[in-house]
Amino acid sequence: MTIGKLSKKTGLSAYTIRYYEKKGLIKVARDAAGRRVFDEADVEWIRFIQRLKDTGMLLRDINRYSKLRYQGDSTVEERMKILEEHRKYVLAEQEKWANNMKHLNEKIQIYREMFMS
Amino acid sequence: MTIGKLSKKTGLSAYTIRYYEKKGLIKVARDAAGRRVFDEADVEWIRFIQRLKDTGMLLRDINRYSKLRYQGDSTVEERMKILEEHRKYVLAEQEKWANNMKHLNEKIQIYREMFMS
DNA sequence: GCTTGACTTAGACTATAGTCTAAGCAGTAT
DNA sequence: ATACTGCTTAGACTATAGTCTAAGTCAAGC
Repeated sequence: MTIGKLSKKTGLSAYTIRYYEKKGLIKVARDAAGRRVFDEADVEWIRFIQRLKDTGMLLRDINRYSKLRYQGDSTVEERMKILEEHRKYVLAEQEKWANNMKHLNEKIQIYREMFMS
Repeated sequence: MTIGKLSKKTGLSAYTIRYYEKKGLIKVARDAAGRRVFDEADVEWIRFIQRLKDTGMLLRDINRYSKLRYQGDSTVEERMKILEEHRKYVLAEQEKWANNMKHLNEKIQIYREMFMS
Protein backbone atom coordinates (compact mmCIF):
# COMPACT_ATOMS: atom_id res chain seq x y z
CA MET A 1 0.00 0.00 0.00
CA THR A 2 1.32 3.48 -0.90
CA ILE A 3 1.33 6.53 1.34
CA GLY A 4 -1.75 7.87 -0.47
CA LYS A 5 -3.76 4.74 0.33
CA LEU A 6 -2.61 4.76 3.93
CA SER A 7 -3.56 8.42 4.17
CA LYS A 8 -7.11 7.60 3.05
CA LYS A 9 -7.34 4.64 5.40
CA THR A 10 -6.19 6.47 8.49
CA GLY A 11 -7.31 10.02 7.83
CA LEU A 12 -3.76 11.30 8.37
CA SER A 13 -2.34 13.44 5.57
CA ALA A 14 0.63 12.07 3.63
CA TYR A 15 2.60 15.01 5.08
CA THR A 16 1.78 13.87 8.58
CA ILE A 17 2.70 10.25 7.88
CA ARG A 18 6.09 11.34 6.54
CA TYR A 19 6.47 13.59 9.57
CA TYR A 20 5.73 10.66 11.89
CA GLU A 21 8.36 8.60 10.10
CA LYS A 22 10.90 11.42 10.36
CA LYS A 23 10.16 11.67 14.09
CA GLY A 24 10.67 7.93 14.52
CA LEU A 25 7.10 6.97 15.43
CA ILE A 26 6.85 4.59 12.51
CA LYS A 27 9.42 2.60 10.59
CA VAL A 28 8.56 2.28 6.92
CA ALA A 29 9.62 -0.24 4.26
CA ARG A 30 10.53 0.97 0.74
CA ASP A 31 10.05 -0.51 -2.73
CA ALA A 32 12.76 -0.70 -5.42
CA ALA A 33 11.98 2.87 -6.50
CA GLY A 34 12.38 4.25 -2.97
CA ARG A 35 8.66 4.72 -2.35
CA ARG A 36 7.14 3.95 1.02
CA VAL A 37 5.27 0.66 1.30
CA PHE A 38 2.76 -0.03 4.10
CA ASP A 39 0.82 -3.11 5.19
CA GLU A 40 -2.13 -3.81 7.49
CA ALA A 41 0.15 -4.01 10.52
CA ASP A 42 1.21 -0.42 9.81
CA VAL A 43 -2.44 0.61 9.61
CA GLU A 44 -3.09 -0.93 13.02
CA TRP A 45 -0.07 0.74 14.51
CA ILE A 46 -1.06 4.15 13.08
CA ARG A 47 -4.55 3.70 14.52
CA PHE A 48 -3.07 3.01 17.93
CA ILE A 49 -0.87 6.09 17.64
CA GLN A 50 -4.02 8.08 16.85
CA ARG A 51 -5.67 6.81 20.02
CA LEU A 52 -2.71 7.79 22.13
CA LYS A 53 -2.65 11.21 20.46
CA ASP A 54 -6.39 11.66 20.93
CA THR A 55 -5.95 11.04 24.63
CA GLY A 56 -3.36 13.77 24.92
CA MET A 57 -0.11 11.80 24.70
CA LEU A 58 2.63 13.94 23.16
CA LEU A 59 4.44 12.64 20.07
CA ARG A 60 7.58 12.71 22.18
CA ASP A 61 6.08 10.12 24.53
CA ILE A 62 4.45 8.10 21.77
CA ASN A 63 7.91 7.94 20.30
CA ARG A 64 9.32 6.51 23.50
CA TYR A 65 6.65 3.81 23.35
CA SER A 66 7.30 3.23 19.66
CA LYS A 67 11.02 2.65 20.19
CA LEU A 68 10.23 -0.06 22.74
CA ARG A 69 7.65 -1.63 20.45
CA TYR A 70 10.14 -1.93 17.61
CA GLN A 71 12.56 -3.62 20.01
CA GLY A 72 10.21 -6.59 20.28
CA ASP A 73 8.50 -8.66 22.96
CA SER A 74 11.19 -8.17 25.58
CA THR A 75 9.85 -4.66 26.16
CA VAL A 76 6.26 -5.69 26.86
CA GLU A 77 6.49 -5.03 30.58
CA GLU A 78 7.86 -1.53 30.10
CA ARG A 79 5.24 -0.71 27.48
CA MET A 80 2.52 -1.98 29.79
CA LYS A 81 3.80 0.38 32.48
CA ILE A 82 3.68 3.34 30.09
CA LEU A 83 0.09 2.48 29.17
CA GLU A 84 -0.93 2.04 32.80
CA GLU A 85 0.60 5.40 33.61
CA HIS A 86 -1.23 6.95 30.69
CA ARG A 87 -4.44 5.28 31.82
CA LYS A 88 -4.23 7.22 35.08
CA TYR A 89 -3.85 10.42 33.11
CA VAL A 90 -6.85 9.61 30.92
CA LEU A 91 -8.98 8.88 34.00
CA ALA A 92 -8.03 12.25 35.50
CA GLU A 93 -8.85 13.98 32.20
CA GLN A 94 -12.23 12.29 32.03
CA GLU A 95 -12.97 13.55 35.51
CA LYS A 96 -11.96 17.05 34.50
CA TRP A 97 -14.21 16.95 31.43
CA ALA A 98 -17.13 15.68 33.49
CA ASN A 99 -16.61 18.46 36.00
CA ASN A 100 -16.37 21.12 33.32
CA MET A 101 -19.48 19.72 31.65
CA LYS A 102 -21.36 20.10 34.93
CA HIS A 103 -20.39 23.77 35.16
CA LEU A 104 -21.18 24.34 31.51
CA ASN A 105 -24.66 22.93 32.04
CA GLU A 106 -25.18 25.16 35.05
CA LYS A 107 -24.11 28.22 33.07
CA ILE A 108 -26.44 27.35 30.22
CA GLN A 109 -29.26 26.89 32.73
CA ILE A 110 -28.63 30.36 34.17
CA TYR A 111 -28.67 31.89 30.70
CA ARG A 112 -31.81 29.98 29.82
CA GLU A 113 -33.56 31.42 32.85
CA MET A 114 -32.30 34.92 32.06
CA PHE A 115 -33.46 34.64 28.49
CA MET A 116 -36.84 33.11 29.28
CA SER A 117 -37.79 35.59 31.98
CA MET B 1 -5.61 43.00 43.21
CA THR B 2 -2.38 43.11 41.15
CA ILE B 3 -1.47 40.80 38.30
CA GLY B 4 0.80 38.81 40.62
CA LYS B 5 -2.04 38.09 43.04
CA LEU B 6 -4.38 37.14 40.22
CA SER B 7 -1.69 34.85 38.83
CA LYS B 8 -1.49 33.02 42.16
CA LYS B 9 -5.28 32.82 42.45
CA THR B 10 -5.87 31.43 39.00
CA GLY B 11 -2.70 29.50 38.29
CA LEU B 12 -2.15 31.45 35.07
CA SER B 13 1.24 33.11 34.69
CA ALA B 14 1.34 36.91 34.61
CA TYR B 15 2.61 36.54 31.03
CA THR B 16 -0.49 34.60 30.11
CA ILE B 17 -2.83 37.08 31.76
CA ARG B 18 -1.23 39.94 29.82
CA TYR B 19 -1.46 37.83 26.68
CA TYR B 20 -5.18 37.24 27.29
CA GLU B 21 -5.68 40.97 27.70
CA LYS B 22 -3.76 41.69 24.50
CA LYS B 23 -5.95 39.14 22.69
CA GLY B 24 -9.09 40.81 24.02
CA LEU B 25 -10.31 37.96 26.25
CA ILE B 26 -10.26 40.17 29.32
CA LYS B 27 -10.63 43.90 29.79
CA VAL B 28 -8.51 45.22 32.63
CA ALA B 29 -8.76 48.36 34.77
CA ARG B 30 -5.60 50.35 35.64
CA ASP B 31 -4.50 52.32 38.69
CA ALA B 32 -2.99 55.84 38.62
CA ALA B 33 0.46 54.36 37.93
CA GLY B 34 -0.74 52.36 34.93
CA ARG B 35 -0.69 49.00 36.70
CA ARG B 36 -3.41 46.42 36.10
CA VAL B 37 -6.07 46.16 38.80
CA PHE B 38 -8.31 43.08 39.12
CA ASP B 39 -11.32 42.26 41.28
CA GLU B 40 -13.25 39.11 42.19
CA ALA B 41 -15.40 39.40 39.07
CA ASP B 42 -12.22 39.17 36.99
CA VAL B 43 -11.20 36.05 38.93
CA GLU B 44 -14.55 34.43 38.15
CA TRP B 45 -14.30 35.35 34.49
CA ILE B 46 -10.76 33.97 34.22
CA ARG B 47 -11.93 30.74 35.87
CA PHE B 48 -14.68 30.44 33.29
CA ILE B 49 -12.19 31.06 30.49
CA GLN B 50 -10.06 28.27 31.95
CA ARG B 51 -13.03 25.89 31.82
CA LEU B 52 -13.71 26.74 28.20
CA LYS B 53 -10.03 26.28 27.40
CA ASP B 54 -9.88 22.98 29.28
CA THR B 55 -12.74 21.71 27.17
CA GLY B 56 -10.92 22.49 23.96
CA MET B 57 -12.37 25.87 23.01
CA LEU B 58 -9.82 27.91 21.07
CA LEU B 59 -8.87 31.37 22.37
CA ARG B 60 -10.27 32.70 19.12
CA ASP B 61 -13.73 31.38 20.04
CA ILE B 62 -13.45 32.29 23.69
CA ASN B 63 -12.73 35.78 22.42
CA ARG B 64 -15.92 35.81 20.40
CA TYR B 65 -17.82 34.87 23.57
CA SER B 66 -15.92 37.47 25.58
CA LYS B 67 -16.81 40.29 23.20
CA LEU B 68 -20.50 39.45 23.61
CA ARG B 69 -20.18 39.22 27.37
CA TYR B 70 -18.65 42.69 27.59
CA GLN B 71 -21.54 44.00 25.53
CA GLY B 72 -23.94 43.23 28.37
CA ASP B 73 -27.19 41.37 28.95
CA SER B 74 -28.56 41.93 25.47
CA THR B 75 -26.20 39.23 24.20
CA VAL B 76 -27.34 36.52 26.61
CA GLU B 77 -29.22 34.57 23.97
CA GLU B 78 -26.29 34.51 21.60
CA ARG B 79 -23.90 33.48 24.36
CA MET B 80 -26.28 30.72 25.38
CA LYS B 81 -26.22 29.42 21.83
CA ILE B 82 -22.42 29.38 21.79
CA LEU B 83 -22.38 27.41 25.02
CA GLU B 84 -25.02 24.97 23.80
CA GLU B 85 -22.99 24.42 20.66
CA HIS B 86 -19.89 23.90 22.72
CA ARG B 87 -21.79 21.50 24.96
CA LYS B 88 -22.41 19.24 21.98
CA TYR B 89 -18.71 19.29 21.23
CA VAL B 90 -17.84 18.41 24.82
CA LEU B 91 -20.29 15.49 24.78
CA ALA B 92 -18.69 14.14 21.60
CA GLU B 93 -15.25 14.51 23.14
CA GLN B 94 -16.32 12.66 26.27
CA GLU B 95 -17.55 9.83 24.09
CA LYS B 96 -14.24 9.74 22.25
CA TRP B 97 -12.30 9.63 25.51
CA ALA B 98 -14.49 6.82 26.83
CA ASN B 99 -13.97 4.86 23.63
CA ASN B 100 -10.22 5.37 23.70
CA MET B 101 -10.15 4.36 27.34
CA LYS B 102 -11.88 1.12 26.47
CA HIS B 103 -9.24 0.29 23.86
CA LEU B 104 -6.45 1.32 26.19
CA ASN B 105 -7.77 -1.08 28.82
CA GLU B 106 -7.96 -3.88 26.28
CA LYS B 107 -4.37 -3.23 25.20
CA ILE B 108 -3.16 -3.23 28.78
CA GLN B 109 -5.02 -6.49 29.37
CA ILE B 110 -3.30 -8.10 26.39
CA TYR B 111 0.10 -6.98 27.64
CA ARG B 112 -0.73 -8.20 31.12
CA GLU B 113 -1.51 -11.64 29.76
CA MET B 114 1.66 -11.65 27.65
CA PHE B 115 3.74 -10.60 30.63
CA MET B 116 2.17 -13.00 33.09
CA SER B 117 2.38 -16.06 30.89
C1' DG C 1 7.72 7.98 -26.37
C1' DC C 2 5.10 11.23 -23.88
C1' DT C 3 1.82 12.79 -20.49
C1' DT C 4 -0.21 12.15 -16.04
C1' DG C 5 -0.36 11.38 -11.37
C1' DA C 6 1.61 9.77 -7.35
C1' DC C 7 5.56 9.53 -5.32
C1' DT C 8 10.57 11.39 -3.43
C1' DT C 9 13.59 14.99 -0.60
C1' DA C 10 15.08 19.00 2.34
C1' DG C 11 13.75 22.68 4.25
C1' DA C 12 10.68 26.75 4.77
C1' DC C 13 6.34 28.20 6.57
C1' DT C 14 2.05 28.23 9.56
C1' DA C 15 -1.05 28.15 13.68
C1' DT C 16 -1.79 28.07 18.49
C1' DA C 17 -0.58 29.42 22.84
C1' DG C 18 2.26 30.98 25.42
C1' DT C 19 7.09 32.54 27.53
C1' DC C 20 10.67 35.53 28.16
C1' DT C 21 13.84 39.68 27.77
C1' DA C 22 15.35 44.44 28.04
C1' DA C 23 14.80 48.75 29.66
C1' DG C 24 12.48 51.37 32.67
C1' DC C 25 9.11 53.16 36.41
C1' DA C 26 6.52 53.14 41.09
C1' DG C 27 6.10 52.27 45.90
C1' DT C 28 7.98 50.33 50.18
C1' DA C 29 11.71 49.07 53.71
C1' DT C 30 16.01 50.27 55.71
C1' DA D 1 18.71 58.27 49.50
C1' DT D 2 19.17 53.72 48.00
C1' DA D 3 18.01 49.13 47.25
C1' DC D 4 14.48 45.86 46.37
C1' DT D 5 10.39 44.06 44.44
C1' DG D 6 6.82 44.06 41.39
C1' DC D 7 5.00 46.22 37.91
C1' DT D 8 5.09 48.39 32.70
C1' DT D 9 5.96 47.87 27.34
C1' DA D 10 7.11 45.99 22.65
C1' DG D 11 8.72 42.56 20.49
C1' DA D 12 11.61 38.35 20.10
C1' DC D 13 11.67 33.53 21.06
C1' DT D 14 9.89 28.71 22.05
C1' DA D 15 7.27 24.31 21.69
C1' DT D 16 4.15 21.33 19.40
C1' DA D 17 2.39 19.50 15.43
C1' DG D 18 1.86 19.76 11.32
C1' DT D 19 1.59 21.78 6.23
C1' DC D 20 3.40 23.05 2.07
C1' DT D 21 6.77 24.05 -1.82
C1' DA D 22 10.27 23.19 -5.28
C1' DA D 23 12.59 20.27 -7.95
C1' DG D 24 12.87 15.93 -9.38
C1' DT D 25 11.83 10.51 -10.11
C1' DC D 26 9.09 6.66 -11.61
C1' DA D 27 5.44 3.62 -13.68
C1' DA D 28 1.20 3.16 -16.34
C1' DG D 29 -1.97 4.36 -19.96
C1' DC D 30 -2.56 6.19 -24.52
